[in-house]
Amino acid sequence: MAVSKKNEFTQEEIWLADIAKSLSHPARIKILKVLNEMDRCMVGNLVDQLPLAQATVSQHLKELKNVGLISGEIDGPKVCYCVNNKELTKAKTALDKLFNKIGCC
Amino acid sequence: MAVSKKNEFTQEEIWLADIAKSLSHPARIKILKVLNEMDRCMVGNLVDQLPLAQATVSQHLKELKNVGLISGEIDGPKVCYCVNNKELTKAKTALDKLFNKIGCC
DNA sequence: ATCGTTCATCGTAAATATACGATGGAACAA
DNA sequence: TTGTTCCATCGTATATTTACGATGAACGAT
Repeated sequence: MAVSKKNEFTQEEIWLADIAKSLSHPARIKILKVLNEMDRCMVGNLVDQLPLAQATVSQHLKELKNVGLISGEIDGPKVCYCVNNKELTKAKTALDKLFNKIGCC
Repeated sequence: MAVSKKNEFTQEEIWLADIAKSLSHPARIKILKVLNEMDRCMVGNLVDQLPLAQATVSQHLKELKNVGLISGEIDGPKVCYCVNNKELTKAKTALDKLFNKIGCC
């Protein structure tokens, strides 16, 4: 790729792209859905619901955590993940704004 | 990656992920903005507004066209791109639905 | 103290994405 | 025809993503 040009854009554009990137794999879409449908949200439960190995699921969780869409709490030997509503709302609002700005033609 | 597992998810999840992927680079976010701010939307205009080479801009345009968010019309030796409102609305609605479904904790 | 469970991280392989120069086709002008 | 402009595509280099097995740390139970 030679050198990435990503930081030659605005912070808002970069942030929106990062949020979109975190949603750009069906496994991560599904993880968000499952996290919300289940009472408990341990990694093992997610692994059961996904056609992926445990290591891969952990990797996807890390990406969602990095952009702040989910957070995880240590609970004994387990880790309980859940959706981070505050960041989710922020993302939704920003995407809405983008779509509204763009919409026309 | 060994073999991709993407098609072991639902069509809806795959489609949403593809839409998100098309928004996952700041250049493509900016392209959508510029397409809407300008009257004319030739590739040359976009290249002027972006810190990227013409070949790279064409590549980004192709990705947005592939998911249907924009369309291009040949206009003499030029090509005029514009946002595809119908698909944009469809994407916005689906993302809203996803965010509303997920939101809780 | 030892064992089993849970999960993050490391190492690695393969697939994709990003970026650009170069090339060539299509359309218009001279 | 010849030349010019506009843009898509090819070829290529490098970076990043995706996927997994293996390992080990942390904890609870025995």
